[in-house]
Amino acid sequence: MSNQELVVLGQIDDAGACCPGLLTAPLDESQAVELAKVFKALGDPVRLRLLSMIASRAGGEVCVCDLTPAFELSQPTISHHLKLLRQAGLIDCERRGTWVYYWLVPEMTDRLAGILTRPAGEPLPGRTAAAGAAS
Amino acid sequence: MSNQELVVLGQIDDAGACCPGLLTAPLDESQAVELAKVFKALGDPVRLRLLSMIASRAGGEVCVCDLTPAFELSQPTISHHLKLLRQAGLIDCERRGTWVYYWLVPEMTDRLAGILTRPAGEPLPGRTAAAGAAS
DNA sequence: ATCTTGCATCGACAGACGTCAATGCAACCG
DNA sequence: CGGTTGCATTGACGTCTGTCGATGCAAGAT
Repeated sequence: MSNQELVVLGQIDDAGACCPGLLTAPLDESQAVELAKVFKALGDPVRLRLLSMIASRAGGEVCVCDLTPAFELSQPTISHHLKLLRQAGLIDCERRGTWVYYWLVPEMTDRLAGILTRPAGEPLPGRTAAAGAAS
Repeated sequence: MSNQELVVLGQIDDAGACCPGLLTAPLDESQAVELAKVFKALGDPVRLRLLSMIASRAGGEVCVCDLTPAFELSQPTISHHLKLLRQAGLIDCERRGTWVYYWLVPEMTDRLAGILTRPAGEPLPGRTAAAGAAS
């Protein structure tokens, strides 16, 4: 139950400060396809709230039974969203007795943050707002 | 043409190191809805490649006429994806003569990176992989 | 003015997505 | 053993999304 996430963005464990960058070089198609799966998983309000509830939990783990009642959605729907987050590699889970616990996979959010971070010091000459009324 | 992005995540200009965090506190519903719009815009391979082509361009600007031939898609489809990226506040554009130029809005990617970054030093007690086989 | 080029918008359509009720399955309880 | 609880899976349904061809519109060229 814990080891069938998609293999996304290369192996998760191959670095920490790496990553093509998205903002520094044109993504090739296969990279874009893999990255899009993760961002798509984040592209739903329910999944974002689930992720933030899991990630911000003191102790690092949340039981599904604590997540479901926080939404006005059916239990299968919550289960479905959790599955998508897990397939994206953003969370993982484990059954303990009657209950199933979910936790964040911080390597994945770290990687996303890195991908969205432009190299410090780079001028990035494009107007940073305030321009645009030049015509 | 340059000022109709969605107002997302509060105003773009209200800080830089701020942001609720997503990983530190449970997102409320309205925050989640707004954030999801941006991640949804990133949840497509074509849009990711467009964004990276725009962001990594020396000079900071790209003409649509340079973007369209890079894909095996019709011109209206590329135009549609650019519109979604713009509505998400990730890029902006301006017409100059015959051509339309797009550029990155770095404030938005910065903000996303911040939202996905967990506060340094936080233990984040959840297993960071390597656990999970404890049962 | 007319033609041509660059890009956006429109209308249509197949496939993907979010949701639910029903069902299945695993684990504890009696 | 049968009953109950917690969660996942299935199948169905309406909506949203990605794509296209056709069309519209703005701006330069002739």
